[in-house]
Amino acid sequence: MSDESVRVRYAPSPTGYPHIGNIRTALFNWLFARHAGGKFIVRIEDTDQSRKVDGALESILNSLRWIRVDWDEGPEVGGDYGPYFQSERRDLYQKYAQQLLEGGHAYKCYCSAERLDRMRAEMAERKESMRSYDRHCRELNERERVELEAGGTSPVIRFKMPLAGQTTFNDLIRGDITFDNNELDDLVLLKSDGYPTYHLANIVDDRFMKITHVMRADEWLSSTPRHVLLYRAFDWEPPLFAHLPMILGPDKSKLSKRHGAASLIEYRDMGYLPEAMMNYLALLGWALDDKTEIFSQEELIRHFSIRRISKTAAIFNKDKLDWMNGVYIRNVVIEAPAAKVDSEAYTPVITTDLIQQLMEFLDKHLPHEVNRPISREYVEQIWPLIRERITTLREVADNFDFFFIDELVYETDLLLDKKLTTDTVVTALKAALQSLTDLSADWDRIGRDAEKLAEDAQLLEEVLRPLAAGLGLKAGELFKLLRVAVTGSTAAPPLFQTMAALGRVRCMKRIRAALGKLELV
RNA sequence: GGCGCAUUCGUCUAGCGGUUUAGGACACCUCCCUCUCAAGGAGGAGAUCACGGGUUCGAAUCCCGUAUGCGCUACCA
Repeated sequence: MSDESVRVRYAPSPTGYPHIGNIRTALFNWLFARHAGGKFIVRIEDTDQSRKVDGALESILNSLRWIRVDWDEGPEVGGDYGPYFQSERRDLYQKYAQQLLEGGHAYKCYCSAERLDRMRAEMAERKESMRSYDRHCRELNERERVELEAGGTSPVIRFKMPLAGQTTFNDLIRGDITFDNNELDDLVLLKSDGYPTYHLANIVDDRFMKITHVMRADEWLSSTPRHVLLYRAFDWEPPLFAHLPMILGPDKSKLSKRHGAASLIEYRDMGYLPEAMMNYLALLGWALDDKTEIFSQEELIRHFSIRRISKTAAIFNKDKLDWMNGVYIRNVVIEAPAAKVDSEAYTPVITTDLIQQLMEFLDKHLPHEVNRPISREYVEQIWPLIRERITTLREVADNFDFFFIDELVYETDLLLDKKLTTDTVVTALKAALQSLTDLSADWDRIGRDAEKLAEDAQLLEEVLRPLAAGLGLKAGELFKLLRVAVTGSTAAPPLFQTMAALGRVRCMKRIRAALGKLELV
């Protein structure tokens, strides 16, 4: 299905860091556009001067860039339908507000905030069905208007909502939806500071940016009849609507800071991969079938369709994200083999430099005493040992620091075992130390490649496994001692490969350190 | 309060009138593999399809009510 005329937009307002729900909306729009071969536009809705937040624009753009959602028109790239900041299109909105005024579809309202507050308070007290505005200024006569105008208050322009009838529109996800017009109030189109409200601006912009499909969060559903009526007042054909299910926190409420990480960028900083994030987000409210979970970006684009978007709000499930990130980390194919593109096997594909990303985390989170720059060659060597044991890149610096630091810090108790006497432990470690000393000097050669590393590991096993028997220990018992001595932990990658990667000098030094600790017992 | 939308395992979901003893995934449990931890493999437990009425030979699937949840109800988006 290719339709180059498709034009969709992501229209965030720069009021803070975009959270997962915002970016999921952007993603769905983007997937839809890319699938259709249409255009994806980013438009900044900065019409509320008081809510503007410094740095928000950059964080929106950075979030999109991070998960690799690119835009055809918008900030930084421009386009034929700009400007793409609503604050730069005020003349347009004023012109069309004026047109509505002249056509009898809108009116000026001089009510003060105080009067509005009072009115609402009274309504609430009388338990009347809440209406946001009592239409006080809708039927002013000429004399009253002149008087108010002379009073110097700058008016807002309100839409003259039809008082009767119904408005029905079709939602691509939910079907036909009908509202009674008398439920709709005379919303403000143009604020007294000359800026438009969302309602006016989004209609005018979607019209002039030739937007064909409006895909936005569910919370906009109730505003849609007002928008449809506005289109009608202008005598414009409305675009197609699709209201996306919301993403909720674990307590089923709207996602916010209270739920821990809410902004997308925080996930980048925690060590999630953008490819995994896109994959996970795509599955929040959309599914291809009853089994496929792992999709490359290309596969997502190829299969995405509005028809398969679900109606119900989804709860963000970090456990599943963790799992998926792990799948990407350990199964990643750095470059998609050409032959696989059309195959039915869904394979995680990462187009970015994973090791480079890891290097950045290590540089940032490893203790200061670790020398910089960290060797990429070394990281590539140990990568196979850690990739199966992490769910995020950030964890490497925390759980595998023994690959990098000099002095291991751990409780001496870890070396002791209920079944073994301290003497036995000391004897075993000394014997192991001797074995390593006796080992061929080849071990520890500089510039070891993966093959050499495997050889070293095998060599170590050939020496150390028989040693256990000689000491009257089970292999596992000896290995545990060495593991603690060499990594400072009872849980680590396979012993011999770890020792091979660490190198003879460090291993022997650490075993001596362990013996030193035991002497103090 | 009013209006709107939604309601399948704890969570994400498949299902679009009979192929369903409701399928998959995450998480959980057991076993296998194993030098630990993971990963992987094999199993298991887990959903009276919110509830109540219809329609139909037959309903998770269609209709109506109720309940619950969420959203909107600003000179915010």
